[in-house]
Amino acid sequence: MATIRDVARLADVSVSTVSLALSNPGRVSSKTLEKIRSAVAAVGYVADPLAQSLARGRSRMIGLVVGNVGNPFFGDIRRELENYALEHEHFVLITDSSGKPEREQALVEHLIGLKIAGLALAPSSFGPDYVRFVESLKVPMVCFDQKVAGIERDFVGSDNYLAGAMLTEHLLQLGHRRIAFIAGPQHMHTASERHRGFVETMASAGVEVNPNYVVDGQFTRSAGYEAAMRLLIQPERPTAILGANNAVALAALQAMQELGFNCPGDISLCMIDDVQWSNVITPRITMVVQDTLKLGGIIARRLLQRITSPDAAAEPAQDFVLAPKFVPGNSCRRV
Amino acid sequence: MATIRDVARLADVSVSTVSLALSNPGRVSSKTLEKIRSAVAAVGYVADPLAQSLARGRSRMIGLVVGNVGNPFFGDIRRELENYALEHEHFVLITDSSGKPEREQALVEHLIGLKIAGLALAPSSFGPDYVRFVESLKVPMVCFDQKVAGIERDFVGSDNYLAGAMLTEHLLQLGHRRIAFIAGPQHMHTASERHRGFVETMASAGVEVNPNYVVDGQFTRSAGYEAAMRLLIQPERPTAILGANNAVALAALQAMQELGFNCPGDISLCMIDDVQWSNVITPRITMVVQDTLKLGGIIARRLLQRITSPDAAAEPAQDFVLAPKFVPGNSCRRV
DNA sequence: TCCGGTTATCGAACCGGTTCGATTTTCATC
DNA sequence: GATGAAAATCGAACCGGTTCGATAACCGGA
Repeated sequence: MATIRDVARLADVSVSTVSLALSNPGRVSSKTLEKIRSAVAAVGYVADPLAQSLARGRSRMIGLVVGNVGNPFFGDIRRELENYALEHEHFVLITDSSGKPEREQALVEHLIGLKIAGLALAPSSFGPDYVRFVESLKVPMVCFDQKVAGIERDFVGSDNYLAGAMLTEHLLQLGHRRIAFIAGPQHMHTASERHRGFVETMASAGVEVNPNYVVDGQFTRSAGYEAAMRLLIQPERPTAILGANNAVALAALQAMQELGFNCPGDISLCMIDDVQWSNVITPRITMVVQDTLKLGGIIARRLLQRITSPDAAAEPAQDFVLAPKFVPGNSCRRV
Repeated sequence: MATIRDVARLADVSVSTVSLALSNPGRVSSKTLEKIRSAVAAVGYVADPLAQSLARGRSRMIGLVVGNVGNPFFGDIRRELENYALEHEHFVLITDSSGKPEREQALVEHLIGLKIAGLALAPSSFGPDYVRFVESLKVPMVCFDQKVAGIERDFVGSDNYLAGAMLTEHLLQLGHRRIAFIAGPQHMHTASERHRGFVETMASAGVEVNPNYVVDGQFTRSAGYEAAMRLLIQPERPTAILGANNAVALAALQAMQELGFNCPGDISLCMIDDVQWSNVITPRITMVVQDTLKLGGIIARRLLQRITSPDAAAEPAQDFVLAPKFVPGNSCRRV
C-alpha cells in the first residue's frame, strides 16, 4: 500500500502539501497539483480511511441501526439511505439490534467509536434511561419509525393514529360493529397511536368497544397468535379483526385457518404494514401501508444535510410525519 | 474522552506499560496492574478502536456482504454470525450489494480499507475478473450460498443438486410426468445445480422433459412471473411446476391465481427455499429448505477460526455442504 | 529597486494507540 | 555481597493521515 509519503517523495513536495492538494485542490498551484496527481496515479495511492478518520476525528461512514434488517419496512429505507449516501461519498454500515435495547446501545457505542459521521436510528426502547442515552450522543442523527417522547432529535415516521383510524373507519363503513383489535406493546409510540386511532374512531362513530375484543399481540407472531386465539374462542366472536401490525394480523389469519374459519366469510381481517408476498396470500389482506420509499428519502436527505452543512446541524429537531396509504384487498366483507 | 496517556499519568507508569498491561495482563507485575486498572476505572478509559486498528493494522470487525439483507435466507446466517462474533469480541458490519457486482466490489474494498478482521461473502457474480478480484483479497474469508468455480476459499452452502432432485422425485412419486421447471440464471451455481437435479432425476426415471416446460425465471419475481405465464398459456399445460427458488415459485402461484387455476387442483407447485409467512399462504407450498441456522453456525465458526488461529488460517480451503430438508405442504396432489 | 500583501509550500505537532529493542529492577544462586 | 538471568518497565519509532503557524516565493505598485 502506497502512503502519502510515497506520493510526496515522488512529487517532490512535502507531505502536508499532498494532503492539502487532495482535500482542497484549489489552494495549490496548478503546477504542483499536476505533479501530485500524476504521482498519485503512479503509485496508486488511496488514502487510508482509518488514518483519515483518526486524524480528522470523524469518518465518512453512516450508521444504520434497526431492530430487524429482515423486515421489509427497513428494506426500502436502507436502500434509499445507501443510494443517497453513496452519491455523497458516504458509506452505510448496517447493524441489527434484534430489538434488544442493550445490544442496540452496544452497537451505537461501537459505531460512535468508529467516529461515524451520522446515525440513523430506529429506537428499540423508551424510558428515561434510554432517552438520556440517546440524548447524550453528539453525532448528527435522525430517528425514525418509533417516536420516543423526550428525545429531541429529527424524527421521520408515519401517522400511526391515522393508520389505525383509516382501517377502523373502513370496517365501520362495511357495517362491522363487533370489531376486535390486536394491539402492540403500549409503550411503543406506533402501537399506542394505532390503538388510539382505533378507539377514538369507534367512539366518534358511537360504537362501543367490547373490552374482550382488545387483546395484546406484542407486535410478534407468537403473541399475536395467542391473542387471536383468545378472540376466536369467545362465544360472541368479533366479525372483524384489525391487526396493529403485519405480524399479529397474519398470525391471526393463521389461527383462523387452523380453526376452520373463513376469511372474509366468517371474519374480516385487515392490518397495518405490508409484508413481502402479501399478494399471494389468500385472501389479499386489506391494509394500510407506510410510504417507506419516501420515508427513506427523507431520512437520507435530512441526515446528510445535518452531516454536511453546519447550518443544518444547528437547526432544532424537526418531525416529519407522512400519511399512510390505504390498500384495499378482499379480506373484508360487508355485513 | 480519556486517552491512554491520561491513564499512564495517573498510574504513574509509561504509556507502553499501560498498553501492555491492557492487552497482556500477565506480563505486568500485579502491583502495577492494579494501579493501571484503578486508573482506567478512574478516568473511564476505553481504547479508541480506530487508533487501535491503525496501529495494529487490523480491526475487530467482521464484514458481511450479501446481495439482499431482506432475504430471510440471510437472516439466520446474519444472526448466527453476529452472536458468535459477539462472543468472541468481534463486531459484524452488514453491507448490501443489491446483487450488483460493482457495488459489491466497492463495498468489499471499503471494508478492507477498514482493515476488517474477516469477511463473510455471498458472491454475487462469477467469471475470471470476479474470481481474480476475490482471490486477490488477503483477508480471512468464508464464501457462502453461491459456489463460484475458481475461487479457492472456504465455502459453506447446501446441496442444491439434491434439493432439485428431491422435489422432482416427490412429484414423480405422485404420478406427475408433465413437470415444468422454472430455472434460475444458469451461471449461478445454485441455479445450475438445482436444474441438474431436476433433469437427471427425470432422466433416471425415464421421463422425457418437454423443452417447453423449462423456462428461465432469473430467480426474480418479475421474470418468474413471465416465465410462469409462458407455462400456463401452453395448450398442453404441465401438471406440476417446480420453482427453482422461492421468488419464481410464488410468482408462479400468483400467475396461477390470476388466471383462475387452482393449486393443487389444476396444477401442483413446489419450490426450493422458504419465505417468511409461508404457512399463511394458501396452499401451503411443498418445499425443500436449507438449514440456514446450521449454515450460519458453520460460517461463523469457520471464519472466527481463521481469524483467531494462525494454524487454521493456513489450512487449505474447504467446502461445507449441507443436505437440505423436505417440508411437505399441500400444494402437490397425486395424479 | 524596494516594499507590502498574497499565495504557495513546508515542518512539526498531533490523532491515540502498538511494538520492540534497550534499560532497569528483581530475585535466586553462589 | 556479587553475579547473572529473568521479569518488568520504558522510550522512541511507527501506523498514515490532518492541521496550523511559520517560512518562502511571487506579484503589482510606488
